[in-house]
Amino acid sequence: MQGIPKTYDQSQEPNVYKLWESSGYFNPDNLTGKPFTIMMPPPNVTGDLHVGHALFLTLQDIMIRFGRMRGRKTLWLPGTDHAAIATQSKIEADLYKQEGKTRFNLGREEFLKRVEVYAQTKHDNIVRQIRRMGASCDWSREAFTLDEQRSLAVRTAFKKMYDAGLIYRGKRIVNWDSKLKTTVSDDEVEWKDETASFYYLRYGPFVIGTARPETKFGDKYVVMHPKDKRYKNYKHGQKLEVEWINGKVTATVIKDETVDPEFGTGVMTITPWHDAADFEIAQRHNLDFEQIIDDRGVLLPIAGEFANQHIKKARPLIVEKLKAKGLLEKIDESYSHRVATNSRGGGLIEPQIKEQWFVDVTTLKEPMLKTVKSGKIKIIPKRFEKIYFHWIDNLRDWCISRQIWYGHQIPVWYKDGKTFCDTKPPAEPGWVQDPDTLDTWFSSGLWTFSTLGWPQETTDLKTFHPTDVLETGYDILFFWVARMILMSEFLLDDIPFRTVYLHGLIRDKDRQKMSKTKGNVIDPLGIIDTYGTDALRMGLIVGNLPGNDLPLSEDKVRGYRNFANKVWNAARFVLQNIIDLPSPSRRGAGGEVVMTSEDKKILRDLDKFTSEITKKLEKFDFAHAAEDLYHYFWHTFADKIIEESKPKLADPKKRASAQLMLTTMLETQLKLLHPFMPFVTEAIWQLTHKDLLMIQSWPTKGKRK
RNA sequence: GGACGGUUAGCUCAGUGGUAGAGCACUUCUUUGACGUAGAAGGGGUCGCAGGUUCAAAUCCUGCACCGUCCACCA
Repeated sequence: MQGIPKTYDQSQEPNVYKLWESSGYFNPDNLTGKPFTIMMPPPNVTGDLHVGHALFLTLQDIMIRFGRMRGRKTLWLPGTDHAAIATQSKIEADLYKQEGKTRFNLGREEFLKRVEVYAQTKHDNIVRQIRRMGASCDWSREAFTLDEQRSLAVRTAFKKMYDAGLIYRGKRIVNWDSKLKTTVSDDEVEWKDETASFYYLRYGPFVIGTARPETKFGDKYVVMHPKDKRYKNYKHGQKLEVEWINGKVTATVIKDETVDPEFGTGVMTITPWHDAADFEIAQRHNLDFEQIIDDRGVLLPIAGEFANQHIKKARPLIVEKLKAKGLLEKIDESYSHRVATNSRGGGLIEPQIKEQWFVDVTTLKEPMLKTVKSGKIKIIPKRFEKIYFHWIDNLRDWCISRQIWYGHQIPVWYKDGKTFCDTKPPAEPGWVQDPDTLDTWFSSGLWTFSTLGWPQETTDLKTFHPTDVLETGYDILFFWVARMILMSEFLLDDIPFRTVYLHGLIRDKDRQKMSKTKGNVIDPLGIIDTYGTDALRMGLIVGNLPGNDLPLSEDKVRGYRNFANKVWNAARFVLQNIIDLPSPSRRGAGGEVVMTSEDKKILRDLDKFTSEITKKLEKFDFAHAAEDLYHYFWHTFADKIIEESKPKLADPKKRASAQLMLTTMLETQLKLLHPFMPFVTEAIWQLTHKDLLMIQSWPTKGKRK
């Protein structure tokens, strides 16, 4: 015992992890009991792990280790996400920066090779980092959203939805990223505030306002509210000759209730091809659609002398011409509005009318609502349920086709105007597969069951689905959680999980949101090297309530490094002082330890404390459980109970009782602390035990061993 | 324009009706046989503002302010 170092050495953590992993107990096949399952949110293979990942790994590992110790057949299935658009945009950016090339210069095959090399490198690093966090997940079942098994699941899901009429191809207005040259879904659009110039233009007898004069070439409808008295003399359908940018056009008056009479002059012209709201007005009144800007942001022949110019360059010239023609009434320089951008590392969104694949969500809304409203799925914290309902109310058909190359290619083939959808290509020659790929969230939506071997009816699927807990950030409630519910309800007619635990975002010290694309991520591995994994885990858990953001401070982590050392030294004290206590098997037959009433009371309090911790863990209240454990160990056990045990140990009449009390206190607390601080607790346990703390039974009242 | 969250000690946050709490930071002391990554003691808050309910409000109600987030077809 003299050999135990005075300071806890966290550099032994990787060895402890090897011990766990080689034991086989990460794999539920080696466990018994009622299944308990969590699917790990697969990190994107776009970068390294950041502290947000460290947080979810910690939270899920706490639940998993707690479950395992309580005798559950525990499965935590790890994996990674190909993150189609995020990964592709990263590679494209690198390619352009390093070689001045675009993906089109390389070609589809060569480009994909590069992406795969990159993804593999990142994957290997991520997996190493997940291990370093102490995650007790089953590596034998690891999955990737783009591997063979998951690809089959994706094609199968697509076909089933296609056959059910839930997936259709339609020509509609979509969000076009003219930089990445692909569509993105409504949810991926990020609106950014911007101050711009707002132009008031003369349009015949009217004055219309626009922030985008370069889209106005084809405007031949002038729209106003039917009840606007200022324009009561103009009739719906009435035609007027007006002088416009490139000469005379015939304008048609349209009365539509969506026009806000309070805004500007109460009159507007519309550009149905490049504006979602205008598109709807045009649809309602059966108007013409004309494309003005191409996929690259270049003006088409309709722009006359401005054709073939990029909109950025053309705008000032167009304004100049309008001014020269006397059509420019005035300019409001401080007009604030929002511009749409692609949140996944792309560029400005330019609405376009395009033929794309969509998921018809109208019939799927009902089950999505019902599962949560009925309480079959519980969201923690509860306030997010309302946000979820509101999102579903506003949900429109989900555009799932992307014009990028990295991802699941759409399982549809064309030939002579015929369409064929299946999980395999048609046997006869001559069919050409749709070149588009699927939204990455389409494959993520299948995650709870694609990971278990679906569409095959595997034992794993029967055993572990629906999963118990889905733990993730509130920022992907819509992207991911909602889509999983949608997919699982339709394809399996079952919920994907019972409880959704939403954690907040870890922010940097300036409270800035960390994100993969912003590049302000903090490397948790650096923190681990200095303070140890247990310290980081505690720093991320204490004070972290579901749904609330948490700024990360190094001071806090340092405090828990000190706590790990405190645990180590308290253990050292106990172990050094119980050497002459007979082991449980050799007690009895005259060797029974008679507990003093004082020590009995301490153990009764321990029982009470244990059940409080258990209750908090059952309620997903990890922050308070961790805080309580910290206080109890340090300020009750170390400061008081250990100090008061010193004279008892010196008293031959009380010594054995104190020894038994101390070792019981220590072992129970090691078990309670283990889900939170697995490394230091296991390292201490290993000093005197041949088996693993990881699979000890969770302490319960009266069954203390 | 809607909705939600926050506003408590220098900092980060707990605390949902009954004499203000924790961690870190700060002050003083302890030269140490478990640990100085420690121990003991201590200072520090009119709990955003204004009303109201109550014997009693940080805690419930109303309004306001500021910060933050989400949603929404203001051309």
